This record gives sequence, structure tokens and C-alpha cells, in this order.
Amino acid sequence: MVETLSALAQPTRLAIYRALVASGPEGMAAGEVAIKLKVSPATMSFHFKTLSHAGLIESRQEGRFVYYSANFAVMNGMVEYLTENCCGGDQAACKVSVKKC
Amino acid sequence: MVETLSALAQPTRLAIYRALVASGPEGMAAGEVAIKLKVSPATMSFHFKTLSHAGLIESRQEGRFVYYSANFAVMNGMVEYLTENCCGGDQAACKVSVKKC
DNA sequence: ACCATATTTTCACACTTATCGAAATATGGA
DNA sequence: TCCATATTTCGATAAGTGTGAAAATATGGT
Repeated sequence: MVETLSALAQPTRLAIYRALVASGPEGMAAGEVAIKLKVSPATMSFHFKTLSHAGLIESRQEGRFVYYSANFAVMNGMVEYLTENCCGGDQAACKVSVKKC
Repeated sequence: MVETLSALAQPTRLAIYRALVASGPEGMAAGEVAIKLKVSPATMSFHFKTLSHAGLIESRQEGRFVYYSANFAVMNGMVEYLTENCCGGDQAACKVSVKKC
């Protein structure tokens, strides 16, 4: 879980992740994201690896391109973990209310 | 936002935060959390400061004790930011579904 | 087979972070 | 006021992290 949060706790990776969330299940090609965010290929690859290792994103090969996309299940799991047993389970006192997309 | 995620992306702080989430609006005294998680006072104070600065927790003085509690609004805001514009706004394709406490 | 393009790996460097011991700063009670 | 307790600050150290340049590794087209 710390690994998941760490992966998102970095400006470049947070931008990458949000771009992939917006791009939906199809995702985006690695280079496409690199151009959009103006990040060097080496740095890009480093961050993709970090996000992948945390399970936050997935990749698939398509010709010469590698498409990355967000894994929503992991994100949902993270939020669930953070709010687990909140307010000792007292629904009335609880101030957690997260939107559904 | 990166600051918020960074604050949670650390084992000790994540444990502190979850303990405070579970303790609800009343929160817990600093020392109480320190004993519960077996962390030295100095380290504890360092992490409280980090979480406070990120806005994830709040403090109030009560006699000799300082009570810390989770700020649920910031957590909710974080999740909203992470899922913003997900799947380009296509509700049907979207796989984000976060529970309400 | 060769070339152009897409991505990843390696390496080195600067910067940030977590931890603890010891000292300092509240706060309340006798 | 003086003491005990609660918490924070300071200082030092060890470990981790983000970055780009350059080289290496696919993959597809000609």
C-alpha cells in the first residue's frame, strides 16, 4: 500500500497517472504520454516501471508501441484501505463520502 | 496534492493516519498514538508535522495533551483529484467505484 | 539484411527523507 | 515555585529517489 501511494507521490508520475485515468481502458502509447507531458524517454520509462510495479498501471504491446492504461481496481482498493474502519464504523459520525465516477 | 500523497506514502505515517481515521473526529493524544505504534516521541512529532502540513490531520490542545484527528475533507478531495475526468467522462466505460463509509 | 523509430537500461550526480539521542519548551499539579 | 509529564526542536547520519545523457534492445517497413 505504501508502494502504491509512493508511486503517486511524485509530480511527474501523478501527471502520468491522471493522463492515463482520463484516457480510459484503451490507454496511451508511451511516447504519446512523453510528448504530452514533455518528459525525456529515459525518465518516462523509469516512472512507467514504478507505476507498473505498484500495480497502478498496466501495459500491452501493439506493434512497436507499448500502451499503458490505468488499473482502476488498485485505485479503488487504495481508497478502501485508507478509509477502512473509519470513525470506528460509526456511520453517523463519519465524514467520508467519496464520489463514484 | 503531491504533498498529500507523499505524506501518506510512508509506513509510519500511513499507520498514524489510519489510526486517526479509525478514532474519528475526537482523535487521539500524541503520546497515545506513539505507544500504540511503538514509535519514539521525536519521530512521532516529525511525522505529525508532515501530516499536518499536508492538511491530512488537525490538532487541538487539551491540557497537557495534544489531540490529533483526521481531516476527512482533504482525503475526499484527494480521491476526487485522482479520479478526475476519468475515462474522459464516459460513465459507461468507467471502472471507478469508491465506497461511501 | 538494413534502416528508422519506440522503448528500456545503465550510470552518475544532486537532492530529499527517516530515524534517534539529547536538549529545549510547554503545561498542570503539589 | 518546583517537579513530573507531554511534546517539540536540533543535529547528525544513513539510506533512498529523480533526472538526463548515452548506449542497448526491440519492432516493423523497405
